[in-house]
Amino acid sequence: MDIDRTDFAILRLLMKNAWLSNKEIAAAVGLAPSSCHERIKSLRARGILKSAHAEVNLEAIGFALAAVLFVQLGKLEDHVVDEFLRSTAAVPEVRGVSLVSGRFDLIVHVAVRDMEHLKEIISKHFNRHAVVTRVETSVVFNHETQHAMPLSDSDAFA
Amino acid sequence: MDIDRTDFAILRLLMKNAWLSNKEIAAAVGLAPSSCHERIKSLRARGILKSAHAEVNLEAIGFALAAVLFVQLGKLEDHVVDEFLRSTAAVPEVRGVSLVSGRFDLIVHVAVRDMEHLKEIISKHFNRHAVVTRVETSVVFNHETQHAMPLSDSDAFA
DNA sequence: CTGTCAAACGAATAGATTTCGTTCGTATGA
DNA sequence: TCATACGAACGAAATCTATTCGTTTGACAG
Repeated sequence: MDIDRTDFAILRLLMKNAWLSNKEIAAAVGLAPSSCHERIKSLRARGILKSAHAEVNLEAIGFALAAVLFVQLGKLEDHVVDEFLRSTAAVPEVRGVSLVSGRFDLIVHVAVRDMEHLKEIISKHFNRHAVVTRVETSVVFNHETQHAMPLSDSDAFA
Repeated sequence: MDIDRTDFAILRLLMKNAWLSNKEIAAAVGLAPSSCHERIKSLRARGILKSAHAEVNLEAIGFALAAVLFVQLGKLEDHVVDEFLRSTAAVPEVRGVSLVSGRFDLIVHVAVRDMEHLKEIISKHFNRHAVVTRVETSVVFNHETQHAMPLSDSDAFA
């Protein structure tokens, strides 16, 4: 399950742009298309390269407001917490959920149309569950996701 | 800049799996490949469909620990804050940064190898900048990202 | 030196994308 | 009501790509 610098270069390219053709990737990493294809197949088979997802401009389709919810949960049984986690991740407006240690238990990122919509999500989903003891809400002014490998080029590799 | 239910279906499919072929998408939404191709080109041209990114299993390549940093900033000038934002997003281990209202100013998700690595990131990047007044750290036990449209199927559309 | 193994190569085939001329259906205005 | 204009979908042709597979290369161990 080790990765050499060629694999790494392929992953870096695909994280930046999953719509690159095999031919383009091959040229960029200095391999024949067939060899590059084998590499990518192997990365997928080994579970290193998992999937690809299109990024949609949510603001352009009416989801103009983003928020982060800091949720505290009561000391309930595991399966109750797990169930709430699953149901939270299934809320369409929820973009991501993290179960964390510390002051809060859940960090939830949401995309909504407006304040009214935000209020509705919080009251209908979070404040309605017994497991939730408190929700703090922050408006997101600016968000940036990094679609790159968590290693700089200069870091040694294989 | 409006979206009908066919566009919506295309976006939903591509968010779930950006590696679907045009032919497959066409079949799924009930269009000829050429028509579907026109739709996708239009969505890209209108800025609704932005890009696609491969998802890499970071745990499989040694980044076994995820954390969220809650950062408070001092009341400094805008350009200082902006500069810090940009430099934070450029840290390889940083997966996402949100500038938010409320108790904290920055919510930063990071992927690191281990606790040692986490400590290094915090002390080398965050605690070294004058603009940072405080950092609280939470370990991420579990994270789920939703790669779906923020609307349920039942919601009315065009 | 020699045998083995994994990776890369290149050519051939199968399959997909992309373009374009045409058709269909609808909405608009005479 | 009829004619026209417009946008969307279609189907076929051409181009380009993915994918497979037999062969070659290079590294390493015996």
